[in-house]
Amino acid sequence: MTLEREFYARPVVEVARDLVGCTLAHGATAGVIVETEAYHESEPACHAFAGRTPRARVLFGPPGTAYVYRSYGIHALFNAVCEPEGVGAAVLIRALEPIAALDAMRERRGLHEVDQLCSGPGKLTQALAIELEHNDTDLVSGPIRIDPRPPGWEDADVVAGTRIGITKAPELEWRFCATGSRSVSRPWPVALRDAA
DNA sequence: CATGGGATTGACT
DNA sequence: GTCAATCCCATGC
Repeated sequence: MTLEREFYARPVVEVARDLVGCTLAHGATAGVIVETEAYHESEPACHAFAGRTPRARVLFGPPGTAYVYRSYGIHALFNAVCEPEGVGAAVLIRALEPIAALDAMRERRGLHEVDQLCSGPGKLTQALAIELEHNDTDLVSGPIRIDPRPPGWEDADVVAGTRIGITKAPELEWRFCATGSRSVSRPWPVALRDAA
């Protein structure tokens, strides 16, 4: 049932859009992916832009691998490596809608409100206990798993917008969100605000 | 080896 | 709206 390696070995922008509505799970905790962003070696916001540095090495490896790095010295951010091996690219998972083991998420986050458990890239790694040690683990056979859209999410609509929190290449519309989800991190894309 | 910045979050004015 | 926390790593000397 888990997504296979071929799913990730495609253009990273396509994978980012297709991952919305799929589920991300680690241990007992799981959620539906409602927000993603694509990063590719050809544009300067991507860590692979500088080439095969020690940090970016994983991005050039086999598709379907986890890339986890520390942001602002505090948060672990989770990505899925994409494109064929040799091309540096990954999809950042920015938000989930929690569906399993919510009490474990609440304990790790120190919060009760469901909409705040995984509504940001640093929040969801804390809620799912994803840390730097999971960098370079396999998404096809490893501890972190991504599965296809579950019942009720087959027809979810996806809207595109510009990426968040970056200073380079801010004009690319490589951010994808599920319409109608309350777990998307702010600010919402223009298309989502109009729909609401 | 020293330095500077960042794909964020939470607390505060 | 502003701002600090905190650490890995890319870069430059």
